Amino acid sequence: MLLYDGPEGRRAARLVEVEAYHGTRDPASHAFRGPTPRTTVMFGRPGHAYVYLSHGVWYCMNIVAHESDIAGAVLLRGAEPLEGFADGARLSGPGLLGRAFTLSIAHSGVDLTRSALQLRDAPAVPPREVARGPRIGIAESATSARPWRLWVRGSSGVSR
DNA sequence: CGAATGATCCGA
DNA sequence: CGGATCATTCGA
Repeated sequence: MLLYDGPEGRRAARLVEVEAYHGTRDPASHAFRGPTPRTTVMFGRPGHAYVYLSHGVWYCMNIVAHESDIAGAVLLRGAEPLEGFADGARLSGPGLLGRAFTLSIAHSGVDLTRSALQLRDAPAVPPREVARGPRIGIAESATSARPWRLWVRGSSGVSR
């Protein structure tokens, strides 16, 4: 689950949909062309957040998941509200999730084990409730044979 | 389906 | 410096 003690109070959500990106080995990854000012955090330590602006509007969050040279990361795509959100808030989709947590570029690079923004353990999801498939919005060549999108079957926090 | 939003990257 | 890109979302 994701926890944020931010300016608007404490917010928590259960992560139910993610996608994996294999850093420098994955053409769909922002890290594919090597480190740039925006993507250097992906070449740093695992457990830190990589936040970027998508389509001029949406702040999307990744968790750095590999040691430096690989620069792999996990994109958070969907969650179920647990605490601190308005009734009926939708966290289904990476942009909506970022907006619900009032994320911005300032959150890129924070240590998710020590900051106001934290990744916390949550009860394990039974394997039969976990579905997997191709990533969304990625060119066929990049995503073929890589079912790196994982989600909790039937959750309202999963994007379409 | 298509528009709209803006930081970022690359090539020139 | 300019044009293309981008892992998006919403509303007809």
